[in-house]
Amino acid sequence: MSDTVSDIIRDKFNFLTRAERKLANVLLDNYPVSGMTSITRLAELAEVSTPSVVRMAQKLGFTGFPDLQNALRDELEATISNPIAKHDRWSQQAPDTHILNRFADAVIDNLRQSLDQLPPEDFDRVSALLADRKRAVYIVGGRITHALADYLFTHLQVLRENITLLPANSNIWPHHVLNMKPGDLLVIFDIRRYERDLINLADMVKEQDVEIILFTDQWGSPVGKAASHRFNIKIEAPSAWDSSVVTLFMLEALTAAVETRIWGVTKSRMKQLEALFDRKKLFR
Amino acid sequence: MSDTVSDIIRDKFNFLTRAERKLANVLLDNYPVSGMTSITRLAELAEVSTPSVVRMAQKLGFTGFPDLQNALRDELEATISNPIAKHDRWSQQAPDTHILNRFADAVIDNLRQSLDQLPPEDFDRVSALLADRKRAVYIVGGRITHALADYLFTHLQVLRENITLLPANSNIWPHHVLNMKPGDLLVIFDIRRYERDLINLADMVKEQDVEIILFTDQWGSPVGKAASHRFNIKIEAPSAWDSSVVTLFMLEALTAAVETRIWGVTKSRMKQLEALFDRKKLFR
DNA sequence: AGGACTCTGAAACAATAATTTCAAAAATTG
DNA sequence: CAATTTTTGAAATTATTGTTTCAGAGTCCT
Repeated sequence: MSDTVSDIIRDKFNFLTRAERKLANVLLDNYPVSGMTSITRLAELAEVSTPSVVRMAQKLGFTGFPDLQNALRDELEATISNPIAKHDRWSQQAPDTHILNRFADAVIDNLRQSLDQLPPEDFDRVSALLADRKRAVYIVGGRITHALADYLFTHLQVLRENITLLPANSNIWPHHVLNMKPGDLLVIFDIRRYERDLINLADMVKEQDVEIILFTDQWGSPVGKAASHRFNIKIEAPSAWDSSVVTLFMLEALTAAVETRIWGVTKSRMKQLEALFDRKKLFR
Repeated sequence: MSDTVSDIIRDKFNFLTRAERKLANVLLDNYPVSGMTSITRLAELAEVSTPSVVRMAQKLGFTGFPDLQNALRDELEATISNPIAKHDRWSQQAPDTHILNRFADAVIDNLRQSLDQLPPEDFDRVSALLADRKRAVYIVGGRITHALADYLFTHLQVLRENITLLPANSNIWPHHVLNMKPGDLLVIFDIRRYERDLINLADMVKEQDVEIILFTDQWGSPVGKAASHRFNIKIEAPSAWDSSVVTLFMLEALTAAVETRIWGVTKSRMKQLEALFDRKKLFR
């Protein structure tokens, strides 16, 4: 028998144009109810014109919009009359024992618990510190978390000046410590299999009145003693490794918070950056 | 909110006329989908005239048939919609307008939609490819996604041999391309502000029969044309940047899947790695 | 940078849906 | 059983939806 409308959309998604993709997203978003309005309202919802809706319907193999809508209604009828609770699964096509669904469950649980444990004032205080442009910011990660440090660095660097990513090789760290001034910030990532080098570094900079912001797991790295701000993140996953998803979530949320605090600066920096990229393009 | 349409109908059933009762029965029969057609077809279905439908809608307290139909659609939406999407607050202590809660909503929505669009067979096929130790794996990212590439590299490298992370500098890429054999895998990260270098690279390796696995956003990088496997990930966030959280989720889930496929190999590699770390400790 | 191509939405048009009118059919009543 | 009231649907009318056309915007390619 034939595919569902959502199957068809996904199938042909890559052949759809920009306006059609907007539409596809709206249709799939609250599927299939979002397709049950008039063509006019659907077009408005997707911010495209009604002709685009018609064209898309035809591209998907229907004679017109009403035809597509009928197909949706028929599917809906079949779904509704079938009492299986489809929505307790993340990926509806996969069994709930599939790794995708198990992982999603774990991550959501991690997120919920991590947020529950985090007083928003702490979060706000850290975002305020990072937004204070008088303080230089240093970032350092461990073996696994280095990628996270890198990610934070790349983003903060656009937001404001004076951001430094310490290299993976701990031999060079003292050179950077030399530069740090009182009031500067050191963001440390240290997640289980805590690394001795990081503790040494933390102790060292603490003596220079550098404030430490620590990202660690629910058990807490020993660096915590030296840190003035700490994010304890739940990192459990159905895998031999820990999950960094929630940590990344925190980094992005933090970046967004800093961004709104110093939007004026950030905006002009982003513009400059765009200009520089454009010039680089011209060179080749 | 007040009563549902079906409540109202049952309430007033005794005051309905003969034609109206026919209608009521049709509406309640396949509730609420049967009410989602045009007034004409509904009238035909109930074997009454269209004016009867209008009169009934007004008798039930609606301004007309479209008004009733909207009410039905709203109910349907509330029933169908995913309970997880309705999570009111993530961080209980913060107001739901706090960036943490807004970000959490966005990320969950991204996750749900990305999973919805991903056929699990595709996922399984990719994990099987990555678990095939005869194939060398190359990984490359762009400006922002480099950290993700790095993260995947760090993890895969423990799982199996023959993993290479291409450097950020695209000048050196040809040297690596030289090494690639037919059947090898190239994992490409390319998220909006698609990078021309990556397209060139993709075209180049495609000619050598290297299979490309692409991680991109919901709009789809132009690399997609050359890719044999593609993950379209929704990346919207309440920020000037896109969110990489769901992409990282996919990487971790994929890593976990590969890990279970070749657990024998991975286990012994992890043991060896532990031993090496221990010896390194002894050196200092 | 310019030409060929594709994509898009405003506007005109066609089709259909929804409402109103009204006369006839059914039900109710004395 | 006729007079009255209520209910009903055919037909006319109005409102809205859905489709087509077409010119200009945008993109791609050399």
